[in-house]
Amino acid sequence: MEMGLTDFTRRVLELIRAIPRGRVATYGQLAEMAGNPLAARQVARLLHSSSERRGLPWHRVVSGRGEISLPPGRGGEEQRAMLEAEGVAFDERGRLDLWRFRWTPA
DNA sequence: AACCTGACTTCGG
DNA sequence: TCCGAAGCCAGGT
Repeated sequence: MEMGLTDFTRRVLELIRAIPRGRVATYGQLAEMAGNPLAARQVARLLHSSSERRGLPWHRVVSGRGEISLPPGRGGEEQRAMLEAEGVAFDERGRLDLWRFRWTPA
């Protein structure tokens, strides 16, 4: 665990690692659970910059509208494939049902 | 310290 | 429902 990071960031990393298979969380949701509802962009930045280095289950984070934010060609299809492999279903417009798949601890 | 980044979100039209 | 603009945040340079 790195030191220069804020508590907020460390909590976000912890949360991402806690998302179970077959469930997803949104950027905003993670930001809120970590204590700063307005820091969704920072969650995105974290994933972009260090999801591989930290071995995070990055594919389980989606947008607040249940869509994959990662552009196709830069991991989008892969993300969808990984989620489908865990049982997450997408509709014809490429969206998943947050009511059904959102991770809601406690 | 200023400025850029980035896989967001919300609000108006 | 589909844009565009405006907010917001923290890490990296």
